Amino acid sequence: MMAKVGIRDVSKAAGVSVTTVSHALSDAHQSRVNPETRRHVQEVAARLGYAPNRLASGLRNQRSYLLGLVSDQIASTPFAGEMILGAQDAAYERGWLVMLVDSGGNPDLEERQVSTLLQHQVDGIVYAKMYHQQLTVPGGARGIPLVLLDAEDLDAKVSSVAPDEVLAARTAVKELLDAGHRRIGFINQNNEIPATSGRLEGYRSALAEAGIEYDADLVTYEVPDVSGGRDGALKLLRLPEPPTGLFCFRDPQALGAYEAAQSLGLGIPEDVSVTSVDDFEIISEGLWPGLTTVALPHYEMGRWAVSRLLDEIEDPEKARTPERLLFECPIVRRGSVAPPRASMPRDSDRKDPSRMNSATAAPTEGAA
Amino acid sequence: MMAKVGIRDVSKAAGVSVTTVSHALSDAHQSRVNPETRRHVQEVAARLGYAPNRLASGLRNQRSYLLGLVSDQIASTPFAGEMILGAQDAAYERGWLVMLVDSGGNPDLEERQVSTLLQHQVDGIVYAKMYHQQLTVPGGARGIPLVLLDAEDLDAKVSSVAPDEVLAARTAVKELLDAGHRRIGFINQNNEIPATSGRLEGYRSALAEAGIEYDADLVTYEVPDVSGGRDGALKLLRLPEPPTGLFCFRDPQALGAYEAAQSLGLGIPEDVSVTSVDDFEIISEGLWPGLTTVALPHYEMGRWAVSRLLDEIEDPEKARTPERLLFECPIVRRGSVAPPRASMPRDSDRKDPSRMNSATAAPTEGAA
DNA sequence: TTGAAAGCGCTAACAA
DNA sequence: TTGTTAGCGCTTTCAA
Repeated sequence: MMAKVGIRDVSKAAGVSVTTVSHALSDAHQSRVNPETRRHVQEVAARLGYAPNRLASGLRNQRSYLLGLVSDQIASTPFAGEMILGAQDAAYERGWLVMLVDSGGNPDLEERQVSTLLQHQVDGIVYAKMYHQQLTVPGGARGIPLVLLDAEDLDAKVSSVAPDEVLAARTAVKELLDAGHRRIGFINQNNEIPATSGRLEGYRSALAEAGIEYDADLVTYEVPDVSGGRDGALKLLRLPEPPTGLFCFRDPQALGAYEAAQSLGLGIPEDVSVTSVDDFEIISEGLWPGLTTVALPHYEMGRWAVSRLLDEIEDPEKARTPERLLFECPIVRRGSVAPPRASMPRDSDRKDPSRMNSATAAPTEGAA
Repeated sequence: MMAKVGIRDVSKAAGVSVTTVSHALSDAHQSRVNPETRRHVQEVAARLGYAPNRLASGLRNQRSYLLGLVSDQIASTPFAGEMILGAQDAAYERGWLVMLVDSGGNPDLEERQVSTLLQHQVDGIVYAKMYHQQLTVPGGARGIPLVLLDAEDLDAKVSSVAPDEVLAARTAVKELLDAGHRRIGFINQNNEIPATSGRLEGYRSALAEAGIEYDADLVTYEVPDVSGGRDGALKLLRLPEPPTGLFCFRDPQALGAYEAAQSLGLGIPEDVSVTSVDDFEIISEGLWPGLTTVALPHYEMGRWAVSRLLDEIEDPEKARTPERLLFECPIVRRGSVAPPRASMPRDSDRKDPSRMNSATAAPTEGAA
């Protein structure tokens, strides 16, 4: 294996000093070098396959072009991949690389990981959480540019990005309202996190806006997985006056709701319409009919977090006015929403066919 | 913000030379320093919050303690998180950090990413693929320690780890055979990758071992997602002499098979048993009944890849004899397998109850 | 047992 | 326009 080629090799081969090589190869200092010399140097560098050692330049510049991504759960949430990818893409496009650590939720480990990142002189840190939460930035990470991902700073000192939970729920519930549903159940989840209260608020405000009174019997709090969805749907659909539409806290619950409806002999969407939040595609596209659900924009949030972080790194002034962004969440329409049976007495079946069409838009089946 | 504390600050505060500080703080050179001095230095260093600059030490040592993880698809596969986490854990435990890049399958971008990693002086590279495949290591990545993850080297020059596809399929099919099924359908997938032929081989060998002749009509090739599972199951279950057990290429197809069975009025597992490969928990645990499926050990593969890589970095001799590992895949039993109806004529229902028990082991419902 | 000093590969202030 | 050189923070050889 050939020895690594350094700047001195290039300078010798090109017959110029290392300074000239450095300047010729730098974007910022090109002007300090004769265009002809520059071309020559670049040519020689390319021929030798020279690439600057970023450890050395980082040491000299006090800039590593490294970012740390600190997470509490990479593996257990299927969305993490999207957030990470968004972060990595945004970083790479601007010349940075991201180093990943995952503490599995262990604060001690996390502290050591942050310290390791700092030893590597990362220029900034993205502090990511597996679900939207409020927190205080841990001490070890202060004093370095930092942005929160899927979290908010209780002290409002650092920038953050998270989904707009209220709006997400409003969107999902409005989809049911627009289809004509008046009696809409909400399978919420039973942990005290911002999403729980936020989505409840969105649910209530959408109803209020449609002039529908809030009925606590239509809201149930279940574990946020398939079995919770099953339990909640069973509970709601067995009510004396069951809802015709179900809004689920997240897609796995919707899967459970499908199973519950089926076990009760109810068809989706003819007998009960379902919307949800996540757009966890393996579920939302896999179900039959496809699930109409509000997508959480994880890739975009990851991108935004890194963009903002780099902005603050390159212009420290920006860090003085942190930005707290709540992302809008787009709805993805598939086949789980139709007008309610009750609102369509037999003799008026044809009165408003347009509504039916819009509510049961064709599923978008991607190529395999 | 306080200025960063360096080794000189410690040396001044402790009243010793930087050499002594360096030795006192190093694991390898402790002996070169008076135990008392050492304790003193360590104390001062801790008090000042000194942590060595790894850019500087890396430059000096020609070792960055950085690993590159090059992947073609982090986001689109929900398992990637597990592989990445396994890699990151193994690296961190041995003092390394991993930098992640994802090319989205774009070879040009990948080449530039690898070059960026090399500029950062990574000590080695894990080259990961989103699904098990055979490949040649790209030129830019040669000459540096490298291990393949979920892939195999056509030139057999570098170490690699991937699931044992044949064994995985054997395990899943044997589960059906052991429950008494003799007519077993295989919903394979329609891309030419090692898993396709490997699992077919496993399917055939399991049948052969049980003395069952291979019947090509029972194997169907479908897109590897929910719709493919639906199509395949429909096709097989509508055969004049339909299978009583279905082996699916992967979990999303199994979900489709569930839907197909349901639409045909067939119950799982009473009318048709299902096994699969993946253990994609949101599906396998979410389905009702839970899916009996063979787990692909992504976390472990990620760990192994990095362990092996570090072994080769620390002892370059090891790289001369690359290891090609095929991981065994454990089966996770849930509720989708029962003895076939046909093999249990009414008057012999009680003849072999133990078998029924083992086949329908209770689902392991984890806490939310 | 301790310290002085060279040097890892690069950038940039300063000099020519 | 180009070159000489100091120094980023650390480790380690060599000398004391």
